[in-house]
Amino acid sequence: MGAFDESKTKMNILIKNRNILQTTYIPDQLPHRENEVKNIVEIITPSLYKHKPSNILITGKTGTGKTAVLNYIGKELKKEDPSEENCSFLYVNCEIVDNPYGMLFNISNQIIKDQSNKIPFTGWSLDRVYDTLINSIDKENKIFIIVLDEIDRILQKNGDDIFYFLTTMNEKLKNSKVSIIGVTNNTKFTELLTSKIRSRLGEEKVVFPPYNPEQLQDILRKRAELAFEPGVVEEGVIPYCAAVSAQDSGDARKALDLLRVSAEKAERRGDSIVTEAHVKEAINAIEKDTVQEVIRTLPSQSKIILRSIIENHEKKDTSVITGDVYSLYKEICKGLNISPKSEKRVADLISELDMLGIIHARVKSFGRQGRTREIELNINKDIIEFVMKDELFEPLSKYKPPKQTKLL
DNA sequence: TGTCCACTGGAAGGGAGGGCTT
DNA sequence: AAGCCCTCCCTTCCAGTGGACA
Repeated sequence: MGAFDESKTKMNILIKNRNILQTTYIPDQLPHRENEVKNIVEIITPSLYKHKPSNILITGKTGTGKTAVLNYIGKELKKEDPSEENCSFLYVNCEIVDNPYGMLFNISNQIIKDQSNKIPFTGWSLDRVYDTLINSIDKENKIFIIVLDEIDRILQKNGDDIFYFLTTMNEKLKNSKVSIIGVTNNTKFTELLTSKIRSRLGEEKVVFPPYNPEQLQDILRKRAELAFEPGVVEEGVIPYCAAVSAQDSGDARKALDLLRVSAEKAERRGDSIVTEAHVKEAINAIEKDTVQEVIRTLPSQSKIILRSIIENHEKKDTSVITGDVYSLYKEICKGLNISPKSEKRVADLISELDMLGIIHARVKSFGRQGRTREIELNINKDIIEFVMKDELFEPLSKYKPPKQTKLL
């Protein structure tokens, strides 16, 4: 008897080609993004003739196909110019490298092939990195199209100096030229830029509208045809996945995830077709998993703050405010033998929890009682349990589950 | 009508930790 | 080894504020 035997007999392989349902998969066609592709292609075509295309600013919510479209265009561009004699297409995800040094480092090392000349990942001054980058770009004597995905990330933390660098680069280049494609899901992104940089970065603008339910269905169908044998997915499943995702966000990535997880649920149960019941199961599982994952990976300080918020809610009926959270936070720290951070820091971390969607923190004035944040929990009982059971809190006395918890 | 609370939100700066340069 | 540089995390400082209450 091998360890896998039982699971193997129960398992019923439904997904013929798992790859296709992964979010990293780049399809050969991008349904309902024909206009956007055409639009961008027209703008960057001059690069094939070694002319600098305009910079482009692309906006659109998550899961509207921005990244997929750009990957696709990158591949197609390479087909037109296989040796990259006239133009190169570079992609940088600013969510992963969200500081100026990292960004320049990343761009440079896609250009500099010679190992010995590579820029170290830290240690140099920005000026030096910048100069080296300009030199190596100019040496290539061609057009560089640099895609900066999630470009708002870098702005948030660092201001727009780096974009000044990038957009004035061309003035220093003699042989090569650079054009920037900025990608963001933040529609207010441009408002945060100084006007000079705004006009430079947004010479052309392309907006990706969210998919409507029919379009999502279409996308899912196309993928499902490739991923499953005919008949495996029950009739209503795809419209259902599409409807749920469209209502939620119009996010194709989520819709795809939902379909994949649903199929996996069916597989694990040993069922031979994927049904709407599996989708329902998947919706819950995904929701729970993502929240738990967010919480699990929270830094200790944030976990303590979250615990403080939870306990405050358990023992009070009135609104929980920053001050309450901070004083209990300090006590918990004491119990754990961790030195507490400043009030300001804790207030900032509360804002972060808010942004993650774990809590709702709204600024509210209580008149004579001052002006502060009113904090609500945005997680259910299961997740609260999950937080309280975190191993970080093991040194504290056992946690007794609340009789009743106020929930949203 | 003005006061005044309990913060908020922004700025500035320190210092630890990474690593290069001379 | 000493001196730089960049980033991250954090502290300190401070002006600003919505609205209940006197």
